[in-house]
Amino acid sequence: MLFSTKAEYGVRLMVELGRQPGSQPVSLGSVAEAERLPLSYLEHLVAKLRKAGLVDSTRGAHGGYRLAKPAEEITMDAVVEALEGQIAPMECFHDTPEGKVLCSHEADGDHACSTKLLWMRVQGGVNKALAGTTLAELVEFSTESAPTRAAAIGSAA
Amino acid sequence: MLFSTKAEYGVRLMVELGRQPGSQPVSLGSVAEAERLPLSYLEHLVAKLRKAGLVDSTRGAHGGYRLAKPAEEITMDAVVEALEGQIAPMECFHDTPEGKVLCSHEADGDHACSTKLLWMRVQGGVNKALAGTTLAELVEFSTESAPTRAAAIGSAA
DNA sequence: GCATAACCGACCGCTTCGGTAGGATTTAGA
DNA sequence: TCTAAATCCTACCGAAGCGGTCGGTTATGC
Repeated sequence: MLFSTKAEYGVRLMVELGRQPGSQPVSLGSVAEAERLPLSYLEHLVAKLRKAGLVDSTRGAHGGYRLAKPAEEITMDAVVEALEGQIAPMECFHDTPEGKVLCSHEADGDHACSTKLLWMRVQGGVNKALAGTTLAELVEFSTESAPTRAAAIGSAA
Repeated sequence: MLFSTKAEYGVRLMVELGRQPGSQPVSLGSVAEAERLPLSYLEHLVAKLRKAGLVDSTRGAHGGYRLAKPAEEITMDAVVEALEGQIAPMECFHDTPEGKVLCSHEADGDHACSTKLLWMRVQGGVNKALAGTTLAELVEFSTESAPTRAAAIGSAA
């Protein structure tokens, strides 16, 4: 599997928050019940989302979580990266702060890294899919009717 | 990381085989030495490639491995899948023999799976990158000069 | 028959995954 | 002011996979 259930659960959590109409916070317990996921495990995941600035929290009674930004402005690359850590196809890949991509094999060798072309393409494909999908799309997708749903899938592939 | 070093090592092994000019087999030991990878670990990986029909082996002295098909006909989706197992973004995804994609959450729920749209797009992106890259491209890429290399990366993203 | 090399299966230390447990802290409302 | 509700935090646990090693068996060329 490319991603673990951390991404799955976390995205479902975000969608659930995105479904709420008002701006009043929704408790993690109700999210856990709605999605039938273990509450104590969700606590770990939502902590990562909060540290990444994707959700806001209010403590105490009647507290809970809400989206830190409108759903249209939240893209899935930020969500998945917050949950799974840096997304790279291979361990030798790491982004520099300037947005470049480095392959650690290239430093110590004279000839080119034979796999770099492949992993660059994979990373490009994944990035395009994640960055091109907003939370608002998923919220809408999960509530609309089945026939219209089929058409949506290809639109950012 | 999306993939483990099994894919990395396995692809390097395939590239190394693709580099050989003639059709005489090359021993795993020489591949291990050239790529500086542990021989006994490579044995496990090449076994998967052999079972997938990607390489042929000849036993005994002066034996070794060679590509089962010309490098132009070997695409990376087959190689990576042989090494890593079925490639799906999430555990609830599994391909049917007919080529369809199933999400196991859809069977037991009335409303749609809120993450399916996202994972479909991711899988599409990864598949396109893997299936659109041939072993021959990687062999060529790893031997050609640095300036021409930069242009190649985007061509199948 | 000997060196070479593919084959095979068991094992091992380590990390991550998915999840649980127990408590500390904050806050709204009675 | 007390209490219930909720976030927050740390530690722990079994299972599985990863990366790798080892010892042995089989097949083959010289």
